[in-house]
Amino acid sequence: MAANILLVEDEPAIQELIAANLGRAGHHVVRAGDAETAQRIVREALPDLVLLDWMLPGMSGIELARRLRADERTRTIPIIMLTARGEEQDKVAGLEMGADDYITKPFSPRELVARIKAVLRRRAPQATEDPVVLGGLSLDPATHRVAAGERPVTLGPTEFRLLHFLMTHPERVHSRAQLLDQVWGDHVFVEERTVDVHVRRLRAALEPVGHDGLIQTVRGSGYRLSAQPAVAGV
Amino acid sequence: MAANILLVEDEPAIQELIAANLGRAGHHVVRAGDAETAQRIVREALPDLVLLDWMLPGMSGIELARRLRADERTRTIPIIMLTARGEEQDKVAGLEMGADDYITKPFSPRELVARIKAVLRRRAPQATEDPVVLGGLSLDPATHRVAAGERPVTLGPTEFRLLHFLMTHPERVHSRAQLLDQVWGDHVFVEERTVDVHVRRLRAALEPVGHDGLIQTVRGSGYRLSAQPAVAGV
DNA sequence: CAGGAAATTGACGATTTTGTGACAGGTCAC
DNA sequence: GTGACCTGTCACAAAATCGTCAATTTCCTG
Repeated sequence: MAANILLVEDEPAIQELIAANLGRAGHHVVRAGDAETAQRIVREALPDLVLLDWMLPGMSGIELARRLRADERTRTIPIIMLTARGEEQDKVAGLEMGADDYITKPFSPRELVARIKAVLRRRAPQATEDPVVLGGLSLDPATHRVAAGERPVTLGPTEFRLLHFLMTHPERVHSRAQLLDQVWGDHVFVEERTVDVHVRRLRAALEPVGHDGLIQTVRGSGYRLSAQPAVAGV
Repeated sequence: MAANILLVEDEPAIQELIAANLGRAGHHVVRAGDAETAQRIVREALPDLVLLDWMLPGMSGIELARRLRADERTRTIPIIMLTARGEEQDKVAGLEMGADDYITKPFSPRELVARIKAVLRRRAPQATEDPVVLGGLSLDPATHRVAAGERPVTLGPTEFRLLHFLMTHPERVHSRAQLLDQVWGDHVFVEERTVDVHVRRLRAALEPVGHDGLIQTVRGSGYRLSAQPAVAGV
């Protein structure tokens, strides 16, 4: 959903306007005023998407697009080009150059956001959709259902993701920091204790269906999901 | 990956050439030499994809595209347009009209096949004409009718397509974005919340005939049609 | 066994997501 | 035209979920 976007636009007012709108939509925006700067930033930061004005001082947008498509590392980064009404040959050239979409100025912020979303959606890799079964517990990402045997288990979104991660990485201890990275996303700023609370909620949801010791606490390290019972001392 | 493809092309030699190549790639090809014929065939056969030459005698390709997009039954059928080099304004107009892709003559057979594959991949298999029955609810695409047992259910076109898609892909959770792609078509830009509204209308239409929990909300993910209850009461 | 760090727990306000009713345009058959 | 749909969007209401805190409890260490 949120993405790193490089905005290449020489007109400061328009740049500001677009950046503000994208920011409001939850995207992280990096700006460049000319193609050379843009090229450098792309190499360094590898953004998720490039918003490229066609009319630029110095190197043209079309040339930048060509170079990005020529470089192995930047080849797959989606490009949406911004064109003024009437520059039809540019649009076509841009699409032939490998732009993924174009949008004609003036455009509504909403349309821009929608197009970005659509392009990103097409590129997004399909998440693992395979059902996971482990010790009588089954979780199916496709149907978004969890069941202990026959009995369904109701979970909130975060609990669901947490359980999904734990079930796909069982028998292993995960620190709170790791869980925050994997389940919440590494850009989120939340307390580590929050993990505890969600683990507790998960346990509470699993307990009435007879899966008590499934999630084990490893004092000082983190949590572990294990089909094996937590051993005292062997 | 075999698909039913309608080829609209007035030049017999080119028509033959393309048809041969597509046939070799495992596709089933139906041909039309003009837009009027094409329109009729689309209505009858509902192909998986339309390959549309832009330069046609009589009704232009662009007009045909517009009509296909206007009819709710054919709205989501992907269109790839064939253009001659230099017809730049046509390409732009075509994409604005809702074509999914374009390809410039002359093109290599391999490129054509690749583009077709790409466009088809973006879309789940086109729903069939077969009636669907699920949990006492029956939907017949041919007659455009929905009934709960004996009682008929009245739906608007969008609601119908939405229900049709959900019934042909039951149990699975669909995000709003996916539903927009599949039901509205991925060239349409509408708010995601629009899906909510239509789901609500669909629920409202289904409720008086005793199909309450059929469409379930999966918080944070989307919607799911399921014969099974969302949660098991104690 | 005491001290203290680490983890559990219950509560709660804030935030996010979804449900709902209303409405302004647009289309189409008449 | 014109009246009966249909649609997409909005604003607001209702729900569900989230993150945090402080009070406890648990568990190790010495």
